[in-house]
Amino acid sequence: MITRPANSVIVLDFETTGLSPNQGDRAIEIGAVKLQNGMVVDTFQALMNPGFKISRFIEDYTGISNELLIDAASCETVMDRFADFIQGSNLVAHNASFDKRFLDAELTLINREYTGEFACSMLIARRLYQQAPNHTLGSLVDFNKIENDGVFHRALADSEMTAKLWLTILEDIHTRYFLANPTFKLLQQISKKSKSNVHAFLQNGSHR
DNA sequence: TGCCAGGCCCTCTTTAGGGCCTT
Repeated sequence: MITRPANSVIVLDFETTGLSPNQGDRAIEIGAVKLQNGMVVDTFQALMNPGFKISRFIEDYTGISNELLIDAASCETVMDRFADFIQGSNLVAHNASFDKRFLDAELTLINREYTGEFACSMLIARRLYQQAPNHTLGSLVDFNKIENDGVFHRALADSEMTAKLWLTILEDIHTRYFLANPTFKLLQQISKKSKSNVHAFLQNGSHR
């Protein structure tokens, strides 16, 4: 267990009907964990009914069936609750540009906003774990020998895995570069460095 | 019937192309 203080963030993951809200895709499940001082202090999980039948591909990919969604609350109802949950927190997701698009689209539909900033565990992992076979969430969990129950492509399970990956990233930064409490801003900066100079950036110390 | 996105990032680059990620 990691006991060293870590950034307080909410790690989130959407399951959706497809890849693009601009093409009419909607969220069907949101999962999130709130991390404080390296510990999970709260979770959020809810299925949501997008108002139309989801494809067989998405049923197979996520294990979420149309039958399961019939009795689920609407996207509007769930996302209103989720907007309350994330207020005041910075946000993390694996391939955050994807989840941010859906978060922005769903919240726009209900005239809600959020104040936090996003960081992307995938962009950071591409720089820190350059020797990993690839940078999918599942591969990074395997690569870092992160404990898991084998459930993937469900929102809460994926957000929990991403949260463990996030804590592993914080731990590795501490171990490699003696940075005990890397700030959220520093993690955002890492994701914008080139692969070749991220090591020098973290060794430099000017960001301490 | 067949196809559909978007951002990041590398390189055989920058007047571009294509792979990686997410569902």
